[in-house]
Amino acid sequence: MTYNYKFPHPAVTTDVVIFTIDEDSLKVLLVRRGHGPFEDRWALPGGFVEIDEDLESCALRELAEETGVTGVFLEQLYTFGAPQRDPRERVITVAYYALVPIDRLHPRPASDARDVGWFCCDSLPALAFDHADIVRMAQQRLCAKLQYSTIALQFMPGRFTLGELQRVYEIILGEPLDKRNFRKRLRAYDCLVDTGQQRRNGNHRPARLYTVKEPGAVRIVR
Amino acid sequence: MTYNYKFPHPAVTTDVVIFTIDEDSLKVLLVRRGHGPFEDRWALPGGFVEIDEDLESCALRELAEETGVTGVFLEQLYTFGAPQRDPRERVITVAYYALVPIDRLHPRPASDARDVGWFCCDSLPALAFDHADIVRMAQQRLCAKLQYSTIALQFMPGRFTLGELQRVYEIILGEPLDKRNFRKRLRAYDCLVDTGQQRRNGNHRPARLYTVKEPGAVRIVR
DNA sequence: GCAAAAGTGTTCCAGATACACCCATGT
DNA sequence: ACATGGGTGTATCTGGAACACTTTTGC
Repeated sequence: MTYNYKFPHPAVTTDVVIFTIDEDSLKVLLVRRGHGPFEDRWALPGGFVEIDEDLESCALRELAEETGVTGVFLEQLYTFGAPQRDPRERVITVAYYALVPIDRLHPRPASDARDVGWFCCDSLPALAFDHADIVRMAQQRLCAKLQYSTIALQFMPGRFTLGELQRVYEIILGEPLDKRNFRKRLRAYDCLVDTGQQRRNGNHRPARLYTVKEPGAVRIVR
Repeated sequence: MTYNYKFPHPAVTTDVVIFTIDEDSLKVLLVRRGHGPFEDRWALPGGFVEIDEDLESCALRELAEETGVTGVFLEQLYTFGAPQRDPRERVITVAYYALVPIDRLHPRPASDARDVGWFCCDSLPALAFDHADIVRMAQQRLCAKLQYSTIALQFMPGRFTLGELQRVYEIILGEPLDKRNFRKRLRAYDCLVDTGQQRRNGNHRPARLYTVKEPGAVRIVR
């Protein structure tokens, strides 16, 4: 069975840059290619868009397949379509990026038989296709959005301390922030709720635990 | 002759939202569909991506075909791929938007036999497919970029007055701006050159003529 | 001389930055 | 008692917003 067209059609895929914060680093999920071009190279999770499938649904499917998570932040990044980016046939990829909360990344990557792993953004292995470009653009976008939106909250677990949140900002921006200014700014955003609970976590004063007021929402600020 | 694939492939097009400023309005170029679905409806210029053609090249080709202009600002906007957006077959469109300088829009639209026209963004006719969504997003993007980049200069002819430039900002933003603050802001951007020339244009003092320092460049500011 | 757009600076306010000390806990 | 991160407020700076009058021209 084949599908026939009067004019040549490109293949269309979605690839997803799945970010999380782990071990004090911004990491992306990569899968090792088991065959085809770039065999054994690391690549972004992705796959062909089904003929009746929405682009975002396709990206969500990739995300769920690789991480098991649903309901997380996912946004279209850019469409990459250089004619020779895939040596087999013309493949246009609609790239997305997703943010997986710190406490929701455990299940899959290890359990799966395939070679899957989280890599620090600043020390990636050689990637297949133009995936290095895609990751670079996604990281730029994330960095930019951090400055004028509440996107960073998408990384946070159910309850967290302000210190932890500040660390997330610092990891993504790659520079230290002033504690008092940081807290003042987040107070102004009015996006957190003090749970009243505390967490004792070492040889020091316990920290207040906060939750996100509207967990799904990414608000534009500034 | 047909092209055969083991799996169904979507068709891929680019559509271009071509903006210009004319008659004190922000306008977009539309073409009337001569056949197929949405016959006689107005639609964005666009067409299928050739199998060896870069996405941006395809958009540039559409742009040149409809307006005759080359070398103008063109940027990818978003990719629209809802499964039923085209009733014939699955069509994914990579939307671009382009900015055509005021003094370069004359040649084609009238000379062409086809039904082509410039329409005010705020009084568009019913559009084919999901093109109304595309135009809306393009207009939002333009409006946003106006605030933090020098994108507006892409609309300007070779030489222009600060009053004319301010009008462009006001038309796109849909609100009046303060003259002194506007000039101070542009001075700070340091993107204009005073030609030393003037233009007499009515019963009032002549205006200085400026040119853009780096005509191709769109700088991020603020 | 009058209408019409060009041109020009200062004051004020808000939001961002810089900065240092005490607090609660575990060892 | 000391080491560790948690928690708090003020002074300053900077960029944006508000605002009015003089200039040059054509009629």
